[in-house]
Amino acid sequence: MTDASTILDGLNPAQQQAVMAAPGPVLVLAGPGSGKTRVLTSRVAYLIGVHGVDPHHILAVTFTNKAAREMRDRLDALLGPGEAAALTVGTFHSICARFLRRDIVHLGRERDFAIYDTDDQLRVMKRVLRDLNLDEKKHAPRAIHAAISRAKNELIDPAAYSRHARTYFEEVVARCFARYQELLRDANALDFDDLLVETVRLFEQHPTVLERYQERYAFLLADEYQDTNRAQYVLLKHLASRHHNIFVVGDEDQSIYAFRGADIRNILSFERDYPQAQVILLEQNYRSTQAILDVAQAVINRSAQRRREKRLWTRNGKGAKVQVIEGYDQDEEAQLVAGEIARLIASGAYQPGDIAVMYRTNAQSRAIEEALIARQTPYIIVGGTRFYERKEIKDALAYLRLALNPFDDVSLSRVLNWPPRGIGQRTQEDLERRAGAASVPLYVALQMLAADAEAADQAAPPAPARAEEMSLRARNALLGFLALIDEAIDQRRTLPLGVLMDWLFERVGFREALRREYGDEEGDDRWNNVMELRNVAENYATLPRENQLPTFLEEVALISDIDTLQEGRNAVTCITLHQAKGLEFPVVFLVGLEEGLLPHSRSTDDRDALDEERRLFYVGATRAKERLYLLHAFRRAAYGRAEVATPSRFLHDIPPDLLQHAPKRGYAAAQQASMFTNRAAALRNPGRDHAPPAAIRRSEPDGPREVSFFAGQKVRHAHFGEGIVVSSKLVEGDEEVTVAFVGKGVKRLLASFANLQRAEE
DNA sequence: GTACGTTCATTTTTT
DNA sequence: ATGAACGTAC
Repeated sequence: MTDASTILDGLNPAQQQAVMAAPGPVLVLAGPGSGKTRVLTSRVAYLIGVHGVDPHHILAVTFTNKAAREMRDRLDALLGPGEAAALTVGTFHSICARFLRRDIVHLGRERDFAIYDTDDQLRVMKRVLRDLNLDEKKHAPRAIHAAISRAKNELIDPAAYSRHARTYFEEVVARCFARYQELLRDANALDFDDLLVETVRLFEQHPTVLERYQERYAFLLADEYQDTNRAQYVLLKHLASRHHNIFVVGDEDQSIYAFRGADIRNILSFERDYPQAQVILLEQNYRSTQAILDVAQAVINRSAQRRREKRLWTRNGKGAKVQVIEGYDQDEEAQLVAGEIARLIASGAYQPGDIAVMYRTNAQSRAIEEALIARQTPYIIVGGTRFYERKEIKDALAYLRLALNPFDDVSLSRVLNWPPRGIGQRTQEDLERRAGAASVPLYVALQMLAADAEAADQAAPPAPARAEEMSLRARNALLGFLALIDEAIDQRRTLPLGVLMDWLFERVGFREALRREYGDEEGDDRWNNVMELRNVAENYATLPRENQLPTFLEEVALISDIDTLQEGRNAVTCITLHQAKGLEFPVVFLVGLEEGLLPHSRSTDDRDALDEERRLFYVGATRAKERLYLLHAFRRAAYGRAEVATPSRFLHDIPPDLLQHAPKRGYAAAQQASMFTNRAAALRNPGRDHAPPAAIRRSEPDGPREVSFFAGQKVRHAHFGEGIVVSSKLVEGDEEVTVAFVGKGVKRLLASFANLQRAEE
């Protein structure tokens, strides 16, 4: 038993009140930087250490796996290592996956289900469209899938959806929905949404199972309650309906996941759901300076929706003014960020790890990344192409998934002909047709083929009399693949995970295939990724052998990029606003504050969506502890084309005296560029006073040692006429100059051949 | 059956 | 700008 004072130490009265609240429903409305995560953890520690609750009876839902891990670490510090080991903590999805792995048999399904990620889901969706003879061009798979996902998050099943379908689109979705679920079921797979939906179904159809969970998890806690969707809400409600010991923490102003079904009403109606609920407000902010809070609140206070007003305050003092900086285009914007970062680091006041750059869309990370590379500033990009979405990783996982669940059609068709083994599109379609005709998974179709083949061999003269003839070659290729899968299934039963992987990759010829496909260099890079996956497997070596593979696959499917973000790398963090939730940094740069980007163009004509963009800004701004920079660009490239950008309306919502505007360095370049008719040149030319490309530092043994052309120079070419240098770099002992010619477009030329004349300065 | 080149559409955010 | 989907050539 732990002393209460250790747990309550350093908490303010409101926080203590929350931590010590009597068991029963508790709603903690907590502003950003109010220590809500700390309160949540302390509450768990308090239940265990002071109330003497067995950790085995506590279920804590966090928003990310990373938060779950951090909670565990902090509990170890508060209670002593291992004291809280029996605690259940994780995201909704991972917790549901656990529940289902134990109890999905009650729903008449097999235990070793696959979990389909976005990519897998889309593949199923395309198969659905093919099955239903719908044209992919006319019915965007993504749109239909999004509609299905939305329905699932609201616990609407195909039948109910079909009943309420009104428009043609909804009719189509209804038919796709039904088929989609059929295919998932046949493949013994669940998609992300199913994890929640099926758990709810489990509870609703099997009261005795629900009771068991209610007894087991007598104490419930949930973080980021404002971001729960209908399914998650119902799930918690079921679990809590016996003991009512539910402690939720959230902030309606930080609700930014409506697009995946989060329903702000869940938090607004908590008091109606649990009339005895205690409500605690945490309004003191410990994170940010007043200057930062003022800016954040100025934007959120303009929301169209009515909100429960919180009065955020801080003792942190006024702090530095929030700076607004305009760049000419996204590249200059990025350069200004990188330059300011370099200045902050050089001043000695900050380290790279203290700094974050945040943006609305992942695509924006690229310019930032390039600018940071040019400055040789260490950085990490959170998100983008995730490790587990790389092709070679997904292929490796597909084999492993098949070893556990051969009915997994998505995985099977993924590696059916990878590495190439002579099974082309035609043969694959043939196999799919057979599977479809018998309504069985592809694996079973393969088995049927094998049985046929055996029968045919026994009928002495090999007369291909059957109607469904398939070339012997194709058949043998398919049977070879079947043998491979069956071997894998066999090996899986006896080998520990790591050894299984070694065996599998060897048997498949994984490394050779990668080298053949991508060349030695990239092939080895990709193979190293696979080896990294192999290393991850070591973390599961201590589990009972039969649990290693399923647990590994489950966690790998549900991991998010933020989960692997490690502190201590001391690098600038580049991250989307969504992923930044829950994090904090001394210095934050918010880039792309333009109409169409923040707020995003997809949200500008809907009031609720626009409010959510506001909250997104709010979340981003309140990540900053000491310094906040708001950047926007004069021109922004979208779809390769650049358009003039309007500064975000959010900037206008901030009283001018709260902001400090930096001089507009980009305009000179803009004016210069606008003199030329060639649009591309105008858009890409950052102006002559900028540093030449970094490549100039790279010296080559022969040829020029540095570039002799610079962006912005006027040049003349015998054939193309007048132009403007866009960029120049050294390539293999020569200088490659990119020039935008008036009326002739952008050309890449080698200086040694092109005979470019420098025009008059 | 595969490899390559062309066209085209495409981008919000995530478990 | 990048990638997927299609068509043509081996």
